[in-house]
Amino acid sequence: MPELPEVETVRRAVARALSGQRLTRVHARRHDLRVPLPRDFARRLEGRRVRKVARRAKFLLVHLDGRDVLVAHLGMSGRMRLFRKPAPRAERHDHVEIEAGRRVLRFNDPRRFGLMALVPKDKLAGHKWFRSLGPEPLGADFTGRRLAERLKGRRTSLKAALMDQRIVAGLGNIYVSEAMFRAGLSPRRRAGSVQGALAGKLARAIKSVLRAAIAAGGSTLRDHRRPSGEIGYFQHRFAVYGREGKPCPGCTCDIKKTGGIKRLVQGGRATFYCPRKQG
DNA sequence: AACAAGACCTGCATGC
DNA sequence: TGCATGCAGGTCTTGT
Repeated sequence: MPELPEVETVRRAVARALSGQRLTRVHARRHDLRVPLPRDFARRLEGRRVRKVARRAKFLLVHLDGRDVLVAHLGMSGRMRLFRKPAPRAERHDHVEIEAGRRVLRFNDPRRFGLMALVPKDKLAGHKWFRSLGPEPLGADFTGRRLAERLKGRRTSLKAALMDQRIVAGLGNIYVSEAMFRAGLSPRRRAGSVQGALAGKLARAIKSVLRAAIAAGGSTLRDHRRPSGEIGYFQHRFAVYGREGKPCPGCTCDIKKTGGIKRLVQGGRATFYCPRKQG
C-alpha cells in the first residue's frame, strides 16, 4: 500500500505523538513477520526514549537513545495506529504494540509484507535495506541532472526504472504513473532516453505529485489510514491511476473516440497513462 | 551488471 | 449463498 507520501503522513503523526517519550511497554503478539522479530525485541526497546522519527524511502526510522534504531516498513498492507490509553481491544493482525506514556502505537499488517526490526545505529547506513537506495526525491539534491545520471544507460522501461528504489527512493505503482503523466512521458519509453530537459521535467513532476499527496494526507485505496484513523484524500486527485477508460484532467477530446486513459501491464504491474499526453 | 519473473501472505471484489 | 478466481499499493531472490 504505502508509498512515500503515506509513510511520510504516518511519520508526522508518530513523531508528534512519541518524540521525547519513553517507551514504557512493548509487546510483540507474533514474531513471524516478513523478517522475524528477535526474541529480545521488547526488552531492547523498553525504557528507551524516542529522539526523533525519520523516514528514508518507505522506511520509518524511530531513533532512540541507546544502541538501536527501530526500523519499520509497512509493506503492502501495514498500518500504524495511535491511541490514547485506555486503548481499545487489539484487533486481528495487530502484531506489535508499543506504549509510551499515555500513548499506544499499534502495528497492524494483514499480509505481513511489512517488517519491524532493530538495527544498531552504526550499522544503519551500511545495512542492506539502505545502502543501495537512490536519492530522496524531495531532497534538495534531487535534480534533473541527478535523475538523468541515474537513468543513463538503462534499457528497461521508464515505468520499471522509476519503480526501482535504487534509482529514486520511495516511489511505488501509484505515484510512478501519476508522475509520468505530469511529465508527459510514456511509461514504455526507454528509461535511458530521458535526459537533459526531460529529466528536469520528470524530477519536478515527481516532487510536485509527492508534495501534493503529502498535503492531502496520502491516498486511501484499501489499506492506508493515518495513525489517527483518518483517511487520506489524494485518491480523489489521481489523474490516471485506476482511471482506465475515463478522461484525463483537462482533456477536451471525445472520450468515445479516444477511449480515454489506458491500462497496460508492465512487469506484472498495472500502469495507467494517457496515450495522447504521454507520447 | 541489468533485467524479468516468481515468491512471499491475506483479504476482497468479481463472476458463476 | 457459496465457491473459485484473480488482483492488490512492495521487496527479495533467483535465473537468464
